[in-house]
Amino acid sequence: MKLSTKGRYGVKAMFDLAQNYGTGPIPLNSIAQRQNISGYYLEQLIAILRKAGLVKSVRGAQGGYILSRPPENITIGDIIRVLEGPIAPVDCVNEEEPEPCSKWEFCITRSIWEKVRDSVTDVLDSITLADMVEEEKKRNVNIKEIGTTSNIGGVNK
Amino acid sequence: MKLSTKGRYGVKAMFDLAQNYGTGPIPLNSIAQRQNISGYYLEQLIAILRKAGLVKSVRGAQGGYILSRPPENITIGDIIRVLEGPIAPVDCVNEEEPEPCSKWEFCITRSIWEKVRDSVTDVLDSITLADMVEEEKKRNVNIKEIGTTSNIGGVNK
DNA sequence: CTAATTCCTACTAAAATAGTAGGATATCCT
DNA sequence: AGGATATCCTACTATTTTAGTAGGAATTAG
Repeated sequence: MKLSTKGRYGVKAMFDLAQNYGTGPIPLNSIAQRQNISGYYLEQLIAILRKAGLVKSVRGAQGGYILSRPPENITIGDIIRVLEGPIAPVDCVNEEEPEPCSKWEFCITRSIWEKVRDSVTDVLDSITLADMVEEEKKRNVNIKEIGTTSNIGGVNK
Repeated sequence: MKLSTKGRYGVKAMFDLAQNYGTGPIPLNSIAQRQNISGYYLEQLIAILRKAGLVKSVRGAQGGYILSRPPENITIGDIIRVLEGPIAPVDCVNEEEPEPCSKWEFCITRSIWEKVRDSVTDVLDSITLADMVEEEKKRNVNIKEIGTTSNIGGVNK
């Protein structure tokens, strides 16, 4: 039940693009640095996002990547589906083309996996990149107010 | 975001034991046959479940496995945690010992994974083996009432 | 004693994961 | 025009995980 780095890095990269939305194309290496991801690896991930139509690319100097829709129109579910495939704890409840097993309609475990799938998609489809940017802004305000004390007891490895 | 066969098979096997609860020890090979799982492989999985205290074993002839608690006291979450490890889409929101990353408290993606984790655990912890047995009984009644026509349009590979 | 059954350990093929790497191509800027 | 900055595309690789297979020792009912 783990997400791979594809999904994790993908969401981080898309969030980075959302934060910089409106300021022209963002070069991949700057994203990779800010988000602490291997540039080579991120290249492959963003290629998937581009082919799926979630980001647009601008080639050449001063080029980079741009969200192809405004942040409020891209959900975390959109990103995860593209990078990790259809959301489903097991293949027989795959959103797109559920893979039939023997005794399909008699399997009780199946109904459980459907419930899990639905609860996950509910969460992922309800959060947009704009929501994340908004929350991040709020958080920064709080940190300024509270100051450095906010890190008391915090982890800083 | 997929479950491995460990979790899937484990739930099936535990459900099988729940259906046969009260009728003495159930030999592993009969479970494997009914649930269509490799016996050799299931042996390893049930060893994990036994060490975790979810099933008891009876060795020797006429031996087998028994749920160590009544079906109403075992949830799907219990089983999944034992076989797949703590429920978490990413390690930094691990239920047991979250693995800290750099800039822990500043990561917005983290709050998303927490929401996903919570919605999954809510579902898995709310379903017991007894619930499954109950639902299965209901279903069998329906099938008897409707008869063979219930499979019209059904998959039967 | 024997058949049934759990228990324990080791082995393995195939796939997925998480990168690394190199060169071709395109475009801005001077 | 030419160099610097980028994307684009493909191939390679080490490590880990997955999903088993296998063999034999230990235990117990009948």
